[in-house]
Amino acid sequence: MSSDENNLGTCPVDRGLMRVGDRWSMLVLRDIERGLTRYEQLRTSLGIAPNILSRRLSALVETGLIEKKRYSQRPPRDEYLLTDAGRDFLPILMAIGAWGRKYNGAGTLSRHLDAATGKAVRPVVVDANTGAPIGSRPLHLEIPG
Amino acid sequence: MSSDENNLGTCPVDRGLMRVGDRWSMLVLRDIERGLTRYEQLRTSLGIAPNILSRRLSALVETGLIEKKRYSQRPPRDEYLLTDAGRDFLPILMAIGAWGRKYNGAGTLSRHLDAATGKAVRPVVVDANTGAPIGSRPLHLEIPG
DNA sequence: GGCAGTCACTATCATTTTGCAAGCGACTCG
DNA sequence: CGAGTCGCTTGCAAAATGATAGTGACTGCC
Repeated sequence: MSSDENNLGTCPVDRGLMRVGDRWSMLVLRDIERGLTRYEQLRTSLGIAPNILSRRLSALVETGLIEKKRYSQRPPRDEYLLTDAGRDFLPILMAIGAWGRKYNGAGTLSRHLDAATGKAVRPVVVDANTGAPIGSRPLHLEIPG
Repeated sequence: MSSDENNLGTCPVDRGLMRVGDRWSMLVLRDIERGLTRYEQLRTSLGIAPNILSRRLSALVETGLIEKKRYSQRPPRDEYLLTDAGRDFLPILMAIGAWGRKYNGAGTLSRHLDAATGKAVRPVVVDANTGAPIGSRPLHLEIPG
């Protein structure tokens, strides 16, 4: 693990990846956002083994990205919903999607359209201070002493 | 795997994660951006086992995110540099970092400062069309038929 | 020239994680 | 009652990961 108390422990990227740093977790979040909130829906959509899905879901619940909510008593049925933390992660998935489209996007892919304008969303990471895309201005890394 | 020919194959997120969908790959990219471009630097910084690092590096080279470049003949020394694809992924790491800081950011963490203004960068994912943060406007998912 | 030391790995093996397949309990519907 | 669905769990095989040791190419220093 890199979660020692060295300089890596001070890296926010590391902190983020501690909670969602695997493929399945991210794909689960993506699918929940799509409206696939139930176990069986997720399993068939992802093509994931049931034990793995169970484990991922409990891990995501435990780390507070999703929550399990009973929406029917009889029959007992639960659905998995995004928490604030989970919802906040979605833009990152969009950014990953934009990157995947650019560099691994052969064929037709699904995309998000702005509901108002109907235009395809083009996710870009910018600095909220300047509005400039990350990478367009020189940065400096500050490491706490 | 979820890379079947169903609707998931059309998902750009999936496409992106196929190439960098694991913790170590992302941390390697982060470290290379920090200037840790040599094998030994990466190994000690990450605290990763050498065989694992080798495999990750070759995988990243193979998928075109980094390239191995000889910078000294005698002694023979290589460094790993980001390709365009790799550099394009960095903003996503910044966004993950911002998320990690927000939801798992106890203690003091490293951060990026804008070299010109000196202010801490605040990465946000926006729609390049509208400039609005993703999540602030209703979207609609379009899946190719 | 010989020897310690660094760098960039590879090889071997234990441990952990992932994945497949089968099964199970609760319930509904006919 | 019997078949079917949903949401899992259990067992076991396969694959990935990780710890440790070792190796080859070279440098730099007596």
